[in-house]
Amino acid sequence: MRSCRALQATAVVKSSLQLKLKTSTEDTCISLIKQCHTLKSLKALHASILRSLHLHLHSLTNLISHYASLGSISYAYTLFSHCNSFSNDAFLWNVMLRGLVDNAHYHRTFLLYTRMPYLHIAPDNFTFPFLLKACASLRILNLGSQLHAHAFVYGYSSHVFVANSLISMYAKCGLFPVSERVFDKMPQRSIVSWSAMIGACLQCGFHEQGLLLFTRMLDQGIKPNRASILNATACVRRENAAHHMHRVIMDNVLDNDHSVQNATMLMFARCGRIDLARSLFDGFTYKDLVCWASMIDAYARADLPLEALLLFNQMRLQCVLPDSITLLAVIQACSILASLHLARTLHAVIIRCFLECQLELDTAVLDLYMKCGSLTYARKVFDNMKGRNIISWSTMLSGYGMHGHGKEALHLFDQMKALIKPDHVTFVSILSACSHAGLINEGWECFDSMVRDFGVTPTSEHYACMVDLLGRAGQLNQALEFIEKMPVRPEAGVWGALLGACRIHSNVELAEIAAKSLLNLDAENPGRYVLLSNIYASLGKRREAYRIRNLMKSRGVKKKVGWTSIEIKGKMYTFVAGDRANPEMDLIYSELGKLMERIRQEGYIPDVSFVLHDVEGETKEMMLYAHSEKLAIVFGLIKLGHESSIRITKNLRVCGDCHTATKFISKVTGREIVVRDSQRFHHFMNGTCSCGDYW
DNA sequence: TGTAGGGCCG
Repeated sequence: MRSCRALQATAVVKSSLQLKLKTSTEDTCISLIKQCHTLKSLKALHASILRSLHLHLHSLTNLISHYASLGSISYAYTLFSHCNSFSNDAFLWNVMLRGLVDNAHYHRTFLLYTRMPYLHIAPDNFTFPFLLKACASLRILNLGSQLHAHAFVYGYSSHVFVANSLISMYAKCGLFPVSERVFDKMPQRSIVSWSAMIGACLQCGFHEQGLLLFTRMLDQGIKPNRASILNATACVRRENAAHHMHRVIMDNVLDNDHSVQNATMLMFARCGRIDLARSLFDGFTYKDLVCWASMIDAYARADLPLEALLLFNQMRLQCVLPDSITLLAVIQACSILASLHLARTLHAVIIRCFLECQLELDTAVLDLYMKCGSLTYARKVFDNMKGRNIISWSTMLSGYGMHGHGKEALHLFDQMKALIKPDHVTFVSILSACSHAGLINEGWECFDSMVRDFGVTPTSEHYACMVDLLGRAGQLNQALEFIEKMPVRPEAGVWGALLGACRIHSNVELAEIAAKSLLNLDAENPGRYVLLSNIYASLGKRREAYRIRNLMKSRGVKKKVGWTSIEIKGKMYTFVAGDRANPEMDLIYSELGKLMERIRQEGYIPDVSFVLHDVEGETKEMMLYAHSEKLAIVFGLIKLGHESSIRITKNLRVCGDCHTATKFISKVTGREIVVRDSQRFHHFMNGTCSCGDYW
């Protein structure tokens, strides 16, 4: 209840306001409107204004604008409806259009615009930017082009405000060349034009071009503003460029700006300098939610889930409440760890929060459960979702695919097709589901139906899935022929699929053909070198294997450190090869030795070709035994009850020898062992794996 | 009355 003193204070304010308004000019009235930071205070002022003086149109327009900016679009619209007949000035309409756009009422924005000609109100250079922004938000290219034509008819298409908005609109709708053309033809450019064009490069993935444009802008003596710096910073992908950009930011004294600080931090993280990102983060005197969320997300993207979760806890300890976007980053981190316990806790937090972006969160949680190995929970989330978009359907499909449940994926795909038109991602999901489950004919049928039934043109990624499918069937030459006949240029994934097939079928000739393209197209990817070198090694071509390892070294490509994690009673344990960090390591190694002996008796033969180090046979075997996968499995066997299945997660593709050994372990221990690797899930049971030895 | 920091699927 409000106290008596508070009521008195409000009365004093009100009476002074009345006095001010009585003697006020329109300018002071507008300035008073601008001082209102809450809807309540604005309404109070509005009431006072109504009592005190006749409102001029200019003040009214400001009032409408302010109501809209405080989120009260209904108040704004009511006011607008009462006064739009007094004037045929576009100003009032522009303000209302802006209010609608800013509050995401895009369709109402277009409706309002269509009423303008009937009232003989001509749009002006301010009208089009708002409408184009609405088109950009909805990605409606047709409408955007129509508005472009309208702007041309009214003589505003080259106006700097309008052209700037056209650049952004076309880029958001994916038509980069048109953005470029608008920019090139502008008779005059402002800093906003440059910023919008750099933003367009960013939007369409032309990062280098965006940076070149930024440099060109600086060379022309144009002082960068905040937006151009933000866009250019987001274009940076290399460490050198990052340091250079950091200097530009400091030279322009923008390093105290929150958005710029945040963008700088993300830039270093993207360039592989998560350490620099963290030290910037630690140095920020004020950390807002965006800043916390960005750093958490950066850790997750850098494959450092524990750091991400630790930071999330610190954030909560400082009483910063997470929003949906922060939680999405935390979900990503959790899905790397594949901790089902953590997933359930996080899910509970999300359910309690009643956050925005429910659809996105539900989809992320669904993805999380499936990556934690629980298709059951994932399906439950999917079934309980209030609405489903194409992403949620595709996620569920890929979930079935990852677990090798091809038939279920196809069944779901049938249901989906009746409700929603599949897109290119859906087809990647369903094709890879067919491939993972070995459903060759069904895969071909899906591939054929893409263009025929849905008008989706296959991209290189779809061809990669088909190469994988052919490879699984052992049709390697057909796969090569298929690649050669592709109407689009085969990207790394296509050759990668062929190389993977060559590993399974020990075909060194085709492997070399695949590798030739691959080591150029995907030269930065350590996995490609490792795979080729392993193929050579498995065929006894040690010299060739070393050559590839050396090539990798000379190109400065670093092999990713492999780790395997296992969750025991809600706690995550992570192992790396030859690990000695766990305090129970002596026990683990002794149990490992016994287990290896048991499976050898069952017929397991260590495949030492996976060890390249120049060491003697017995030591080699020891090195194989100490692989992180095996250490984690043994730890699970020691710690978990006899009934429970062993679930482990490897950050890279599972090693061939470990795959064989795990089959034997599942046989001798009678345990179900579930391995999640970077590609898919392997369910081991009674000596066989759900992947059918193809991955 | 124009641009603008973090986010779901393969």
